[in-house]
Amino acid sequence: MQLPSIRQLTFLIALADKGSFIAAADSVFVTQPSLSAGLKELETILGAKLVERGRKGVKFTPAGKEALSRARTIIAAAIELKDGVRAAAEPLTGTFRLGIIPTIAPFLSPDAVPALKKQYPKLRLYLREEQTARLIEGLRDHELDAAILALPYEANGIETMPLADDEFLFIAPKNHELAIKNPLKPEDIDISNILLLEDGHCLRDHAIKVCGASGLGTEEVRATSLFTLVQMVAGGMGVSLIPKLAIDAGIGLDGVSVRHFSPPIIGRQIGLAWRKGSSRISEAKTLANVLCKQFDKKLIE
Amino acid sequence: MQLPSIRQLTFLIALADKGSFIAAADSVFVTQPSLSAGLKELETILGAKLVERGRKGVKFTPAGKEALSRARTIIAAAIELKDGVRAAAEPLTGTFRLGIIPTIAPFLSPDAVPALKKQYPKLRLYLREEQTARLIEGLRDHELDAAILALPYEANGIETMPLADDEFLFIAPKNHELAIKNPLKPEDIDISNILLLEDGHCLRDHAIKVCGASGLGTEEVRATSLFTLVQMVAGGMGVSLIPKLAIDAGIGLDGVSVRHFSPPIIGRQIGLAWRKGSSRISEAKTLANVLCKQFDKKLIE
DNA sequence: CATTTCAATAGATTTTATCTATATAACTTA
DNA sequence: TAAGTTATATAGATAAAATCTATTGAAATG
Repeated sequence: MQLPSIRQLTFLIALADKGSFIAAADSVFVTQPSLSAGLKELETILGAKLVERGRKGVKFTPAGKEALSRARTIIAAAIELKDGVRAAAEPLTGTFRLGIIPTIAPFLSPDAVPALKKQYPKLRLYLREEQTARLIEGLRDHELDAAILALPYEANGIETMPLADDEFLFIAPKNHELAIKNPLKPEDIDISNILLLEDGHCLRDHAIKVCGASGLGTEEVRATSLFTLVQMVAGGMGVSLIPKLAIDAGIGLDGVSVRHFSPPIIGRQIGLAWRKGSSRISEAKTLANVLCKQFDKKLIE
Repeated sequence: MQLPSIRQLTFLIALADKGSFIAAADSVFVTQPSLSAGLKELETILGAKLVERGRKGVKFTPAGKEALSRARTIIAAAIELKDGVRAAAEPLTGTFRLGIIPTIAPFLSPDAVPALKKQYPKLRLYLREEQTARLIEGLRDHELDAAILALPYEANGIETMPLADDEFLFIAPKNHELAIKNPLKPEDIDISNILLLEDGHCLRDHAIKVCGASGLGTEEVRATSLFTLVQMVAGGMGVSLIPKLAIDAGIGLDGVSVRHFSPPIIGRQIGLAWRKGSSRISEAKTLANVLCKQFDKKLIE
């Protein structure tokens, strides 16, 4: 069976993007008759008229729109194939762009990045610290090769795998009543007294979920990072949750009491995310393995 | 940027499938030197060695495996493009293969098929009545273009959309104690007395879920269809659930009492499923719309 | 109604793909 | 170990295709 060629599909896409044969021909560096012939051939192969050649721009038929949409995914796949082969041929060389959420990045990178550099000397690791939504955007726009964030995260075209579990601990000002209560349950926390990160941090959402979703309307102060959050707690402004990862990484805990909650353990799952079909999936997973060990060093003391 | 050609990718796939240059060349109807040259060109374009030419068969490098896997999806997509264009050019002509689960098929087809035939005279609708698992297989193997089944159904590479809701009604022998109880709740049903379809029917699983999952070990009799199920109930062997769809379609109800459960309404959602990337998605959705109206005629009396 | 604009066509030319024939390399076997 | 066998690579010729230039045709514009 005669299949359309990659070249013909690029012609079709160029035509759709430019709106005219001449402009499209220019954009793919051929003459107009070449492009005309290529598209005619494509229509013959597919057995259907794809574009109506009107005087004011071309108009795609339903068949043409169908072909166009599928052509775009095929061309994208062909590009990914090429990139994927390069990545498979010499894995973990060149630039790898990794996004990390702000409640993990400061506590992970100092240890993990040198470890990676050591293991993969040719790797140029570029890190971007942003909130989950931005990271997903970055993956979609091919600006990131992978991202580290909190699971579960469901999104179209994004795939994930778990890396490690991160327990939430309770922090309060020294001498706070809950600093000695036993057993300590998330429900014990006075909701009006809890300090949270500003909007957009997934850790904020986790904390809200853990402490009961409702009735949390009136907080006026929100921290911009876990560092300031701890300082605010130390300053007596309230209590909060903090991931064990941050503590193990040595976040300053002067002036606060830190306590585990009574079982069951509450926490978040840290995971790796990548764009489906990405050319660097296997590299991402290799990196994930190294990072995973890095986590374990911290999380299992 | 120079992309690999469709032809080169078919060469690579043929080589993987046949294991030698000569056999692969045969299978794509070119001579061995042509295939050799094509693959060499592909390796140049991708900038990596894809296969090790050993004496006993060829061996794919990691880069080659990466390329191969992606090449297969690209070729599959190219075929789907071609089919999709044909379908878009003259929708709902030719053969359309639709699978339907057994607890829907008998009650839907008599009305729906003539309606579809009338609306799309050129359509040759081929129907296959099988349980959900088989239908999904059929979709995956390209033996079916779409399927009607009960949602939710999650499966890799399968997409769905809802068509209609189908209420479950209670049936019991005439004069059964539950035939007059008010209000009537699913929990009221004596679990040891309930009749179910044989294994594999999703309706069986739905019924089990509705009446409480546990403690349902000892049923000895299982019906092979809703028709026999009703007859067994009429024969005093027990009680059961039956979808409203079947009743509206005129399943014989002599000798049984039929009752709605007290709110909330329990039931199943009927939906359409298709293979992701299928060339006939839009046709399937068009069909679904017609079928949906067909459902509505029945379900909203 | 001439002019402009854009796509289609014709014919020449270049490039690419494929073929036949042969060389080369790695293993087998006598 | 030398001849035979099998599999891929290479060379050169040939066929097929893609592309180019030049031109035509058709629709819109002033």
